Amino acid sequence: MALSHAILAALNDCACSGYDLAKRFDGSVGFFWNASHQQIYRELIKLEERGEIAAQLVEQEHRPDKKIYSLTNRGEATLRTWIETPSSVGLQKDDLLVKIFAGSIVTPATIVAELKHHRAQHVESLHTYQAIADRYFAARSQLSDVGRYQYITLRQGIRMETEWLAWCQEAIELLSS
Amino acid sequence: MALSHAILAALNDCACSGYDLAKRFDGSVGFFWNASHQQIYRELIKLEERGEIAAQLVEQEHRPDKKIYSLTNRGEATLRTWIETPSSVGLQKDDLLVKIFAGSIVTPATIVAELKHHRAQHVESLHTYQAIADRYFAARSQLSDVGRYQYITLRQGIRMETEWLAWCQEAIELLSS
DNA sequence: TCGAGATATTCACTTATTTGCATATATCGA
DNA sequence: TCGATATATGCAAATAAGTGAATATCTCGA
Repeated sequence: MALSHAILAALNDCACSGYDLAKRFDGSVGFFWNASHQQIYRELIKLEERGEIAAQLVEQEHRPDKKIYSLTNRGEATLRTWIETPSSVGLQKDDLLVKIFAGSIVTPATIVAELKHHRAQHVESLHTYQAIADRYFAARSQLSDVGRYQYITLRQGIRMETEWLAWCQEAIELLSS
Repeated sequence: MALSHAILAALNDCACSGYDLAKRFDGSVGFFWNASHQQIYRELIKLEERGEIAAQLVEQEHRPDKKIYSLTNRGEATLRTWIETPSSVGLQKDDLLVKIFAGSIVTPATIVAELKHHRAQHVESLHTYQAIADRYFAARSQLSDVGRYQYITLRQGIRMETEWLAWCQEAIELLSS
């Protein structure tokens, strides 16, 4: 019951088709939840069956028809109830940390290389986040209600990527000495 | 194919029974991978069938017999190969961020309460990590090879929890103004 | 005009995860 | 002695998630 909530949250922000959702799960929403288009379409069917979302068929010329999904009252209530139910911190699962935990069975160079590889990925993510911050959230004092919440999630991304980067650095130095 | 690797990593660190593994997945190893005992037992059966781990039956009095699992040469090779294969940064899935993303459909007080709830959890995790650091890694200059890797994973936990805390604080302040 | 890529959706198969149940024995405190 | 907790392992069912393949049309550049 987790992908469904992410979809409800995304559709609450903006009604769209499964195809559009898949794209959004590759960008903004995807920064904290991800799913393939197949998963999304399957979940949309279930949500519609449960009456939490409703589809409006939009006929298009020169293009396949599409279904624009939006939240029903029930869907909104479900989303609200879920948000109001306290949740515990999600237990993380991280490949890299498992690898490092067992790092002593390979050469230190292997681990250092993997850390550098990850560091590069975090540098890239950080740039992406900072570009969004500069572009859409430069005028922080005049954020809309919705914008403020999105800015908070963006700040989380920036903070975490910065910290991952610093940790990679620290780990590389510790293994190089 | 991820739980199996976490189990191989844990057994490489120290051979033990399924029951012990379940406990360790609730502590040290569990800080970056978690699984229920049912999942662990099922995975152990598969790993044994594949010849990556071997069980030694230990008969006990006053207590059910147990099977102590340890890595075979093949299991070690699998673990080594997996570690040597570069992986990409795990896409995160975080309930709290989805909730905040859709935060505008509930009252700000609801979100602030949830943030405080999470902040408390991160404070607790940080204390746990710092207690381990103080107790087992106080003498950092004389860390063993294995200890050094475990210390690096611990540092990640401390850094991330500290950052989560700071972010919760920032978010609460942003929503309170 | 040929292929690449975007638009738009879906089926089928395979894993992974969760939840509830079941079975033993032992210790320890109330 | 009753219940809780710890030791120790497992099955079955249900739900969720992930992967690969397929279909169809349109646009745009080389």
